[in-house]
Amino acid sequence: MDALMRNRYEARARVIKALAHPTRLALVDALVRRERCVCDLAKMAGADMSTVSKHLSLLRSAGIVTDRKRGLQVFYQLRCPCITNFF
Amino acid sequence: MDALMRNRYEARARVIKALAHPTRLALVDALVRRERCVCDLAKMAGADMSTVSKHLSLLRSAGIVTDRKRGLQVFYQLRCPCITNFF
DNA sequence: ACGCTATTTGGCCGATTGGTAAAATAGCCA
DNA sequence: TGGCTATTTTACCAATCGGCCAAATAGCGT
Repeated sequence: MDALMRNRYEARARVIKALAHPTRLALVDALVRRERCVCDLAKMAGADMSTVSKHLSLLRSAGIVTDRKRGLQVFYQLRCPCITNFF
Repeated sequence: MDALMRNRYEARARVIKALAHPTRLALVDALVRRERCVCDLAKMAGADMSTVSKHLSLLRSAGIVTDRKRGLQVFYQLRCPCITNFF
């Protein structure tokens, strides 16, 4: 396995790893139809808001979601809804 | 999110997590065409055989590969080659 | 039995992860 | 400005992960 292939596998693994958590899968599912704010997602996932916030920023740094602030709230959105074809 | 959904997300996450490593992605790729023994996979992946063996047993317990012993060697095989549609 | 090869297992260790609580940050409104 | 809400960040901790080495296990041939 050469360096090029290793880089490709590492890049893929980064994205897959970002999805490899039940809460994050639930978040992605919740975002399929429309964008949602953190506090709604936290209620939906039944988890602490700071925990959900961390999961979301992890999904963002993996390029899976984007966020946009409106007033007090931050809305997250799937960058590419085709992510669901993944399953 | 009810208990049923949580179980579904956890089950999915277990499989995804098993794939969330560059070496394991390389192993799955190497198994697409045909079964291979551990020592070939180790050479191919450029990793220690004991490390590769652990990765393979992790893939096995996630239900992604099966193994069958023939003589001194253990051959691993994709349980469902459709796993590649995943990417 | 012995020696050799292939594989798995166990121990160790440094790095990462996931969760919680508290503090910090930011925006709105009075 | 101060108070309230939404969100992120920080610190801390327990648990898991990944890699390496050595030891254990298993099968084959002599």
